[in-house]
Amino acid sequence: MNLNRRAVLAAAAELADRDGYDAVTVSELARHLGVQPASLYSHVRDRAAVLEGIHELALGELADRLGTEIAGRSGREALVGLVRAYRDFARERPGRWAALQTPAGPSTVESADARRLVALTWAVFRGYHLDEGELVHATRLVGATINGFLALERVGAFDHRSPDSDVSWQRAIDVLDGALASWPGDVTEAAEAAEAVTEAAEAIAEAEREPHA
Amino acid sequence: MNLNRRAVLAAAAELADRDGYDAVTVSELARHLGVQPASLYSHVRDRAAVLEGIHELALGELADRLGTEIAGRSGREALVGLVRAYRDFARERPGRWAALQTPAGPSTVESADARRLVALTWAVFRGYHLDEGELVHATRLVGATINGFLALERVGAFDHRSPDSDVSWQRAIDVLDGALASWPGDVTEAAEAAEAVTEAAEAIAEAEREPHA
DNA sequence: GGTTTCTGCCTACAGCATGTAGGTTTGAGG
DNA sequence: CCTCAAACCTACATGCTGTAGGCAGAAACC
Repeated sequence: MNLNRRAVLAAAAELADRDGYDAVTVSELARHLGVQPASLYSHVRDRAAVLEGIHELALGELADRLGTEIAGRSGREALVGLVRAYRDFARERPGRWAALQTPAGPSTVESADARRLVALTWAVFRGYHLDEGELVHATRLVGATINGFLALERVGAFDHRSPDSDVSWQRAIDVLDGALASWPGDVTEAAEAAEAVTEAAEAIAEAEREPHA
Repeated sequence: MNLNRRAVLAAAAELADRDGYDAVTVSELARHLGVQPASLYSHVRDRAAVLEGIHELALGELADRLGTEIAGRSGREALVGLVRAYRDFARERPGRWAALQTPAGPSTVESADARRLVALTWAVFRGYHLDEGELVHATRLVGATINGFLALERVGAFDHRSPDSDVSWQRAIDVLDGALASWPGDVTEAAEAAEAVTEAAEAIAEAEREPHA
């Protein structure tokens, strides 16, 4: 059989996606791999280590997807890509996604994949030219909304009322994009408002010039 | 001892808040109540029923809090109240909150408490005079953001970067309030935009009248 | 008042999961 | 050929879930 840590964690992730996160037990995993439960303890410390391994694996895969989705994009396009990366991942890999919802251990937090994911996320928001100090709030808001939406979809909170949640996602993206473009307490907000007023003034001046037909 | 279903579920909820949701086992519960594990099975069908019972209990308590927080309030005030109700509940009763994050059984979905919670939530959003068809998207967005924020706080996603999450909450409320006040695709949006332009035009006309000093 | 029934908790046990201790096979290297 | 280490094994201690059936006290009925 010649297992190793990587193979065990890959099997665990598959199991999580197929049968649910809670179905990831040492026994079930051993059955899947065709070995005795006790044999797995030479490759992983304990069950918690298996779950943390799935978390780390998922983090890297999510970062990969995010990277390809936002490559060459900025502003709203990038935001749409970011949302899609998360949503698709959560739907296609429910077990891995569930693993990401659990608190991460210190080693996971400091992993290269975690850093990569954070860097990619921040790249999306830099495209909106927010104040540096406001960036963190913006990322938290968007992250919270995405996570919350997926969580509520998962528990079926949206199943009992039409229309289906795709439309709501669209609205959510519109709102977030709008909020990022004119962020409260941001210097660019005042500038853009001023610009809007200028444009309006020009339009009005134009209209004044040609008397109403 | 003379236990009953209600007392068992109350003890289970306390246990969940104190020792964590996963610590709610039949054995631990029995220890707490000073009886043998098997004795509890005359009051609750199985462990899953205990967890679902916590869910129902929490739903009612959350509805109570929400009711008092939004009583006599509307618009932004009501939104702030709603957010506070959820956030305080999640912090003070982490085990009950965790129970609410699990899929609800059919009986819970149709319970009076569930209906009450939905009705109270909708009351908050009616204060923003959205299109009837857009109300559902607005509630979903706000619900998602609150849930997501609390989830990310719980797993410690905000712990590794300053400033602390209170400021981010404030920003999130600002954004949501703003979004609700000028909802995309809403009839009132066009009206308000038009009004803004009119005001701007007046201000500019005023400025033109007095030559630059 | 005595007997029956019901209630509420009990003991005993089967089944399955985690994790430890220590044994057996197999192949590489001196 | 002998040693050693890797990888998997069996056996077992412990703990949890859920079922079966027993027992004692209170309530209800005759």
